[in-house]
Amino acid sequence: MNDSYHHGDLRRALIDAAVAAVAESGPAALSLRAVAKRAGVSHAAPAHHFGDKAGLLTAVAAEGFDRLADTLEAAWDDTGDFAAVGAAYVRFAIDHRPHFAVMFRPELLHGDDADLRRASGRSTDALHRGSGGGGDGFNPAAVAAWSLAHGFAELLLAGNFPQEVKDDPEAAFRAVGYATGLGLD
Amino acid sequence: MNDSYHHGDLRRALIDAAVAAVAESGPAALSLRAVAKRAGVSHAAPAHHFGDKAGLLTAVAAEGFDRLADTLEAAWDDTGDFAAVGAAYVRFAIDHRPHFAVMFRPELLHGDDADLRRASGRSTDALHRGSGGGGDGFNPAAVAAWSLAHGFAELLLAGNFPQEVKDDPEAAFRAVGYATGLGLD
DNA sequence: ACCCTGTCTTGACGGTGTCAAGATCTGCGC
DNA sequence: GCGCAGATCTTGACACCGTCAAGACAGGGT
Repeated sequence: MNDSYHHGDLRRALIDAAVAAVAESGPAALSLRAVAKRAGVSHAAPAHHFGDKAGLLTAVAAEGFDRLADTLEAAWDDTGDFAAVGAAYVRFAIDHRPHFAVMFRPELLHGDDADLRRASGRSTDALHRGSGGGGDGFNPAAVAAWSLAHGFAELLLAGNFPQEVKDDPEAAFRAVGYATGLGLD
Repeated sequence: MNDSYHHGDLRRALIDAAVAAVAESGPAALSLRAVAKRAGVSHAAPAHHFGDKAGLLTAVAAEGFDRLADTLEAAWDDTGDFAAVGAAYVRFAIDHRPHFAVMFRPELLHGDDADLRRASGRSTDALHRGSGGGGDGFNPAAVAAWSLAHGFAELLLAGNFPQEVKDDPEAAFRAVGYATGLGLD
């Protein structure tokens, strides 16, 4: 039911157009009509697939959480320590900036969307994988690693760090990790 | 030059109205016309004081950075360790949510505004006060503390933490601090 | 008295999200 | 083949929005 539209795959094309638009000028300046024009369809076409603007951004966020979960799981498989997973988190934020710019902004999304909850849950589970139980309880070490990586990524992308950090964010994040005890267990 | 308008102090009233509006529905949904109506003036009055929408949000952000700097300086004076300053940072984000929701979103602000830069610099300096030199170089411990507190606050406000954390954020943040080595120097 | 500057209003313009209605295509039973 | 039902997309309209230009208005210095 999801593919072979008149357009080919308009849903996919609209998500890609939205990602490109967010990459250029952020989620606040995103216009459904501009996205539609970018995809070569009429101004009301997006509403049919996503309901409203928040619906489109929700689809972008869900895609982002799925890719983030993939990234984190791969980091666990490859290395298996918090520091490497944190570095993968930071790299994801840099490499998928438009997705990241939308994923943690609930006021722009439909928080009850099933696909968003599923994908977000995958990410949370992947983050807690190194700390015993599932992602539902409060695990200080996991929350610490998540907060550290997330805060570093947000502050980096917002431009709050000195040039030395911007030049090599991964090395800086490694140094930040050493400044805490997170790499040591 | 800044007080005794026809209105009394319209600039202040508009900032307060903007903060209230952001508190209700976030910065993305903020409307200059709604802010003007809230303050009881015509729809174009805000433009005269702030230029445009980003100008109004810039004033809100600058006020936020000033208050944050005050908060952090008080925390240094009272206690003098990174953990307490981090806790003060988290409390600030909770207590001044509308300000915080705007302060780290450069795409909504005029990044070159003089007052914003001054206030933001005060906050950065206050954050680095416990780590030797000024706020311009890369100090891993300071960046770690900032990232941890900022990430914790963002994830908390975005609703990404379990209920146990939401119920008592400060206790949770203390536990997160213990999970790292940040409280130990 | 008079103008000048700062403050605010009025009116207009193009752009935006959303809704209702209609057009067009696709697959499927017959 | 054929026609119909439903999914897909377009068209047109509406209220709202940010921004700009022009004017109204007050107060102070000359």
